[in-house]
Amino acid sequence: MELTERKLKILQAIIDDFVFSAEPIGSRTLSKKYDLGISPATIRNEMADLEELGYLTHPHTSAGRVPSDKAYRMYVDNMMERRPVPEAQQAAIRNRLNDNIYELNKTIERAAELLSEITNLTAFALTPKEDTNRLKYINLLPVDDRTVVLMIVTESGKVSNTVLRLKTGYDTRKLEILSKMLTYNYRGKELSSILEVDIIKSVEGDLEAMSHLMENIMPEFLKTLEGMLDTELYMEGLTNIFSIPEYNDLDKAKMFMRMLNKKERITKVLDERGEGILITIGEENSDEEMKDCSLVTATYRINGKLVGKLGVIGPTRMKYDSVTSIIEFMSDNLSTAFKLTENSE
Amino acid sequence: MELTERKLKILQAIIDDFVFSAEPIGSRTLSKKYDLGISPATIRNEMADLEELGYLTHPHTSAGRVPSDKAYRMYVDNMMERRPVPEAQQAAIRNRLNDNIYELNKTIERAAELLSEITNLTAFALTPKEDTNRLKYINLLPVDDRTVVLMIVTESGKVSNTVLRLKTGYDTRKLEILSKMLTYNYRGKELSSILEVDIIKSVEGDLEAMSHLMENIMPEFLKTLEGMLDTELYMEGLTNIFSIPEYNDLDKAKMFMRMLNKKERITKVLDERGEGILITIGEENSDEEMKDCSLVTATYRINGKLVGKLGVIGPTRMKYDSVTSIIEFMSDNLSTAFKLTENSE
DNA sequence: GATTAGCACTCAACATAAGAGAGTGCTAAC
DNA sequence: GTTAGCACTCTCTTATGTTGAGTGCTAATC
Repeated sequence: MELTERKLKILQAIIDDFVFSAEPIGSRTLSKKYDLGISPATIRNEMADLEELGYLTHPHTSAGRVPSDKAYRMYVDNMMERRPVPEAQQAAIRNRLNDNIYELNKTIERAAELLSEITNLTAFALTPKEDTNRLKYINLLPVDDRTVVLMIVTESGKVSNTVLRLKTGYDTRKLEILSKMLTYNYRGKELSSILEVDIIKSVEGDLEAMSHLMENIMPEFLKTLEGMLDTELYMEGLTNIFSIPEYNDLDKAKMFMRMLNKKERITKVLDERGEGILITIGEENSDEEMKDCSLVTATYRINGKLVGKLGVIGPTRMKYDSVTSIIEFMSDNLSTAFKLTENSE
Repeated sequence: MELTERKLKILQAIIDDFVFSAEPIGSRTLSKKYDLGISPATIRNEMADLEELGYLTHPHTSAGRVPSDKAYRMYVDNMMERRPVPEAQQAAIRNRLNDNIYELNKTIERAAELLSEITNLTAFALTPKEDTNRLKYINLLPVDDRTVVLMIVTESGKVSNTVLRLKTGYDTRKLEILSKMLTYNYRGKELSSILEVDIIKSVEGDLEAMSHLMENIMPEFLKTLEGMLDTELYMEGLTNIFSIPEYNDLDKAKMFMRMLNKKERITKVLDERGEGILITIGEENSDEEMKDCSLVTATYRINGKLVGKLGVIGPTRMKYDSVTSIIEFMSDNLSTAFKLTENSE
């Protein structure tokens, strides 16, 4: 059986209607609401065909039709028109996003917040992996006689600091030298490579003279580095699901919440996704618990290199067109904003 | 009418039963389950009295009795026995809490997490207000020709850093001098006092020589300081409410979630609470939306001075005895842990 | 005089039945 | 190929018992 022009038109009408109303739609209502130029009976026949082709399903015998995952896929691939983000909205987004671009994580968090507000879905943002990021700078700063702050700066501008409490007192002069030596040794090295044991060993040899201080500091230094490799997941708009009819059922809402609460899992799922705009619909999701959700994600870059993720999760019935456009717009915006931060203009 | 020994015994039984089962309890069931030595009819009479006194309510004519807020208050004040936290649990808490005490915020977040796990309620922790905290240290560190990191350290050991992007290039030497001058000017001053305009003006005069760099840095410096004054609210165990019968109703669950999502409001409520263990039950809460919840909070101290909050929120029907003990134990633990961090031992 | 048995009454919760409404699939006519 | 007509299906709503746990009152009992 073939997917005729007319079938497509009907399918589109059904998707449009269902995305709006969340109610199964029947032939009679469809013919009344949409000017298709054919009678309900004909629509019924076409609908039966569409169902046979896998584009529609039937909640029960005497209910209207509902688009299947396959229908949404078809819609997203062939029928959907990218609708440009309205000027006013663009301006609003730019405003709130580019406020204080220097605090990377805050900006990314803000992006998730904004995205959830606009789409009324649950939004998330993942900070980039920093494995290939190179170390620029290590600084040990005295606070008091037993406390120092360890500060690490990467080439991409990420800063991390930890307060260290030493077992014994220290000499400020030695601390300064140690900072310089560490910097000298590690500058330009990728964070992940520093964590490999052999490199550390080799450096420890060089620094033997200060072994006492080293002993105190080295473990924390490595811990901090490891911490810098971790990505951060920001999730916003969790309560939005309460205004989505799909989750009017307490049990479903529960499941959804619980699923989203497993942060490591979500992080993994997002992390494994490819670059660019990506839409996975219902059953297409590899994660079992997401099989009745859709995921729309995009990637943004920092200084054209490190890749973070931005996206929404919601019911398969979502406004793919506008959601996609907004996510695309926002991720592009992030990428350019973060480019300016790093490169001189 | 007087609150006789026997009435108290009945009230206690009702509270015990209701806290456990969440179901209204009738005279017959009560006499069967608890060995009170009197017949259902007598219990009925006593219950009627207790209701008249305001300790019990009636969901509807033919239902059992339910303790009122007043009953819980009576229970908490006069009937409840503090039950010590089990040894094993104490050890577990200490273990997880004292892991890496130097990252203050992480530790506090961990406390909230732990508390929600143990109580199966929604837990939160508020970091202390830093107004009276004194500045110790300001450092401007070069990153590249247009980027510097501004780092501020307080006497309590709080560190904050911001990446600044300057409009023009700078001289490393000048940056160093500026750091020293800023530190010299502000060391020992309370953060909040620095934000008062006159002080700033006076310093700006002194530093005129470096006005160019100042112009670039001063606004960000103040912003960062302001950021340091903000308290952070950690909330954990939101999904726990799904296993509480009170929130089996979707609408109620919604309301609760939405209420908890207003972070500024919660922060304000917590902030206004006094020191020590504090229990507010239902109607006792000043916040309109919390009038069918109970709040149990405690305060912890950092270096014996700054005060943060730790607590849970849940239905008025909660295990006040064990919840209170755990919160008390944890806040004490935090206070001593944070004392060791700051003072040399 | 306090306690208890007995009894009529109440009300939520559950089950059952009936009817409406929106839908389908099939057949036969256009 | 398209459509009208019709029997059928299934959810949803509303009405109507029925049950059971509970109450409050009264009168008998300890």
